[in-house]
Amino acid sequence: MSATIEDVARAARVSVATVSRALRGLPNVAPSTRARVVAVATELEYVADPRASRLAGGRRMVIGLVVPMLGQWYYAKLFSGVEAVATISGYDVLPLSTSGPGGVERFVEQLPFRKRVDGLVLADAQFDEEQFQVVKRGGVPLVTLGSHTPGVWGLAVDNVAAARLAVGHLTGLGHARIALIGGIEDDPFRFSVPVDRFEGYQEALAAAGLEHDPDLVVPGNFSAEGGAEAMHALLTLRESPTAVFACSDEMAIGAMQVARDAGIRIPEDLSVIGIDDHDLAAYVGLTTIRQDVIGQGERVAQLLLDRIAQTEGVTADVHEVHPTRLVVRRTTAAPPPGRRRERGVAD
Amino acid sequence: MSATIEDVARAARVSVATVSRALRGLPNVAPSTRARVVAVATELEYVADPRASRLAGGRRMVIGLVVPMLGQWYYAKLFSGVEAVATISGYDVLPLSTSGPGGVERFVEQLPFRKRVDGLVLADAQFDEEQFQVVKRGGVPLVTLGSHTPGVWGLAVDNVAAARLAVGHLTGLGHARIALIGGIEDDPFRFSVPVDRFEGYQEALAAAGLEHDPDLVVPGNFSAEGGAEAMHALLTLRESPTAVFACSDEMAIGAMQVARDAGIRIPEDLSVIGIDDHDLAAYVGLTTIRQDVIGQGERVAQLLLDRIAQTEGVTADVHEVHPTRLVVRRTTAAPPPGRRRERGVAD
DNA sequence: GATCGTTGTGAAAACGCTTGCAAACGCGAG
DNA sequence: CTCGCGTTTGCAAGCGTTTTCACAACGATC
Repeated sequence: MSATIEDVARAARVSVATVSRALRGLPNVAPSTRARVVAVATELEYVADPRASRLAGGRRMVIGLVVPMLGQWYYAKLFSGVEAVATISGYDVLPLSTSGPGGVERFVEQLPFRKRVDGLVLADAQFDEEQFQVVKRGGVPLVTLGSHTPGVWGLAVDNVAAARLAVGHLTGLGHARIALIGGIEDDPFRFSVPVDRFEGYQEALAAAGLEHDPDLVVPGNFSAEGGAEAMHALLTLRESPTAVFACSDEMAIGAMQVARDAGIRIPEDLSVIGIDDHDLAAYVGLTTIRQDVIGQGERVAQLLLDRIAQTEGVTADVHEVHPTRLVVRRTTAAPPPGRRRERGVAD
Repeated sequence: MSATIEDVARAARVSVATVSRALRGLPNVAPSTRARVVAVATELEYVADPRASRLAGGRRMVIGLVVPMLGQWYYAKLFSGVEAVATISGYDVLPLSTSGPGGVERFVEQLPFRKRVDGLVLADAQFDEEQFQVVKRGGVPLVTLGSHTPGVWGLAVDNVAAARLAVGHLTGLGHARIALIGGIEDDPFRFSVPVDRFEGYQEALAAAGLEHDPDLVVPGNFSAEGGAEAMHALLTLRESPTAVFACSDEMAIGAMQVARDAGIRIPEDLSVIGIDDHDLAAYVGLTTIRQDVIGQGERVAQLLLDRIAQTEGVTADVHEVHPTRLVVRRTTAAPPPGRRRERGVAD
């Protein structure tokens, strides 16, 4: 088949050890020797077999990216960010989905990353406390994205603040009946993102002196379809909302479609705001809270690589909070005249 | 660290060879022995180290997926389809992007998949004839997606037919000035998809007895942003189009936004049709030509695995054509009264 | 009762690289 | 001319599996 290190050694009249050192830029190789080896290697189109070099070298040069589901916008972007940084350092990225057959339970039972990765990025904590401990005992460095666990490095946006920003924008416009389209109905506490955003929603409501009406909070499953269903539910309410805060742009877009089909004008009759700044958000005019997903992927990958490089120096935890920012477009406006908020309680 | 095969062998009082055979379900292992080995392995939480087993076994158990750019909707979906099938068979998927630093040239020069993969999925042929030959000489089985090369297995949708379907839908509605938003302006013949769709566009025009106006054909770069720019260009035309066929939904959505901003009503003043059936297409009411991207990913992966399994049996080429289908939603309608096509030439 | 297949098992040789260790080499100092 | 020291190089021992081959044990066959 293709050339092995021995072929190169023979052709360059040196030992395989020297070839290995020369090609990897290690010190203590005479410049002339190195030049000759490199020339021969190029000639023979030699590249080291990663299976062998990783075995011998003791590292795996793979990091795992644990996500609920590949192929969704957010995770696809994340992957590409992680991949970009990992590749530069010679690492491969192994996507590990927890939504496949067996789901999270199977993942925790099998720990499919064992003997395969040097570290793990855990995106959007999908594990409960106990499961997390099991994963942690898997023995590889962990970095979390979107949640914070003491003793584990991590990175997240401040979802409470992001939601506050979104809902604050709406209350600032004068809205009083603001719906929330959130996560999965009976999620057993795992996925902190919708929880945090719900909290920010409540805080912003309170800050504006508004009551929180449980009827206005509906699950949307973080998909356009779920957003559409959620909007349907909201439209059956006796007193429908004048504004909707969706916890993702995809849900927002799903919701908008249902509203428009029902003859509701956006933003005249109904304001809609999302979170993410999806690639298409600008092109549907969606007001949203922007977060830099690719940037998060790059950063979290770098964090993990740093963490891996630390051979047990007891250092302080790293936990970064990345910024979000309001991007006003064309789906939010003041509520219709008849339904403005009577200012008073809050002021 | 964690248990090796030798630990298991010792604990089960057999040789490592027997452990290997027992755990992989090979024949010629006494049932009692196998049971004991399995029990011990479970107890010790042993799993084989893929680096070692792949080295010794002679396979790599990795397939490469060569795409222009990870993170775009189409390729993200494709990846998830490929990954799903590959995983089942124990293969990892190595994404190889040709849009990174150096682009296609660097890819062809370095052949970064050497010694790393057992086979390659080439999505949307990004190579010219010469480059393709270089890649082919890389020595691994190839399967193409979206293009067809004699002697190479492949899979594609009939892009000519898909475009004909789209444009035929528009001519059927009575449109005569139909614009095409296509690929990259000066793409050196590599990416056949826009070429084929352009051909289908022309065919459908001809079939309706319509002239082809070169001014109506603009590049859109397969992004929403490109679609927006394209629409801008179209709006400067003396006689603007009554319909737009965009070669991807993302471009269609970008174009629609620009049109609406210009006060053009869709579909009353302008019809828009895309291709893909993007996750969000339904929710922006976009009429489109649907293709099953995940399904294509699954199928092309299977094709590659089959191809890899064939140890040189000279078999016929496999080249599948996957179907597309028109999905009419709310962005296409008859052209405005004043601008209907004078029927005559075609009938 | 000797012969021949079967099965089940272990020893050891790959697989292609990295790395610790020691030997060889060169060169200026004494 | 010899010694000492730093640099360059090769040898060989891994890394953790798979796989080939030989061999023992055991019935079944003539």
